[in-house]
Amino acid sequence: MRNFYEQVYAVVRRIPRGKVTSYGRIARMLGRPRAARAVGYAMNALKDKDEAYADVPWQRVINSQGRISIVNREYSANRQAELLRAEGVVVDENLRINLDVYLWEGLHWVEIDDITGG
DNA sequence: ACAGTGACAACAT
DNA sequence: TATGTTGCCACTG
Repeated sequence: MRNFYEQVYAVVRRIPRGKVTSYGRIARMLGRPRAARAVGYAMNALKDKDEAYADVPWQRVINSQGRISIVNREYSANRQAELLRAEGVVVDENLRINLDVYLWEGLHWVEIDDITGG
């Protein structure tokens, strides 16, 4: 459903500054454990959105291995690394992030229900 | 309706 | 570790 993107954005907006999560974890939070690729696609679609989506902290979404996925795009991997460092996240020269330190715990079911509509 | 497209993830080398 | 393969799914034209 088209609404899936909106649900993804709602979750991403809840990721606190200085924390990160993965595409797959967001998919699981929304009850679609195998929709990780679609989450990545939703992030990519942000570049075509208006200023109403400027508050979505896309830089806080990385892959399950704790690495920045994007390369050579409008929202470049380097820009993602800079934004994360600006909020205190240590990103090494290989674009790796220590999930033991920076992984976001995620939302509780009540908050998920609020996003998915019940 | 349908095939193509990824900012994924799990698993196998 | 680092690649390569395979399964996935929402969205698009």
